[in-house]
Amino acid sequence: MIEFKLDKNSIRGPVDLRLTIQSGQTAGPEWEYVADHFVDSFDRADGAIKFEITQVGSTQEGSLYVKGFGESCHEPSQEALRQHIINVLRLEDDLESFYQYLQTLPRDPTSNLLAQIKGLRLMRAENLFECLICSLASQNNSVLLWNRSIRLLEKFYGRSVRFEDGTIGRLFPTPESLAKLKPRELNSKTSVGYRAKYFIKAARMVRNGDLDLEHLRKLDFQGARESLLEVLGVGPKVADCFLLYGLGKTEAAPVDVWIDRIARILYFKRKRKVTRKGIGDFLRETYGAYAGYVQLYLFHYARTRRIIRPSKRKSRDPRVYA
DNA sequence: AGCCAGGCATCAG
DNA sequence: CTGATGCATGGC
Repeated sequence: MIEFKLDKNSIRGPVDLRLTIQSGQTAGPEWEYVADHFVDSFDRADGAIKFEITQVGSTQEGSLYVKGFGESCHEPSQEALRQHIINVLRLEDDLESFYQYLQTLPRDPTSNLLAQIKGLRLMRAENLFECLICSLASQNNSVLLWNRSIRLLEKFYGRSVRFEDGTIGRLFPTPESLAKLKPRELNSKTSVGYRAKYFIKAARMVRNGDLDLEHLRKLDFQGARESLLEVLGVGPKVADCFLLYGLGKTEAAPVDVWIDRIARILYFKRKRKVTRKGIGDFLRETYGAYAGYVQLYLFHYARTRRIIRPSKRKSRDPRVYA
């Protein structure tokens, strides 16, 4: 077992670990919360690592306390774990300059609302295949349900790992292991519904080399996006999720039902002739490399407000109850 | 009971 | 090109 602390020297700006982990980002499933800390694990060429992470201190002056456990009785590399945490929580993103940027916007309807949310950070996947599957799983689904499905996916098809502390964990399945499945059995285990065939097809493309996720890093935003849109089940929103949470392209702004609703209210008041594509383009053109952060903050803002609720409701038959 | 969820493929016009 | 519809599942 190893332990260390990440302090001001490695965290640029505020951090709210709980807010970040529980914000429903599709980089991966939500980290498990046990006792007073979050738990996650990841795989490496030299073995899997499990870590427990706790926030110490306030959002403004927070640091992160980390414990790491290697596979069986091997101690993990502290440097590898440190880099993993910095990478997935994007601790090098300077959030203060994001908040300052918001204040410089001339009469932007969102800047004051969003700057009140502190310490919420974008996350970034290290396992691109996992991020793609999670993004596919999230479409027309709730955060609760797609997270549950991904945990079941790990339980039935992921490699089982025994860690130093004696606990057993499950890693995210490989493309090979999902490529073998048939939609029926995958759905019977994980309740992913009609998305089962999307998972399997994507897994086969990755296994066969028809879809090289690492290669997409080398392409520009539009190039990578166009390649992604050729995958069955990947539309504009799923592609943008992968570009943002997988490839870390922060100009991506996935437009889901929440962003659609909140953007109509805040930016396009009374203009009914706005499409989701229009909203995504607007966010990217307006906020540039900050579009991803604005989107994440808008998503959180909309979701945590009872006032922001579905507007278009199918008309129901009037009914008389005896 | 029905609407909804970090949408998309498909098809009609 | 735009708009409508079916889709699996389960929470609320």
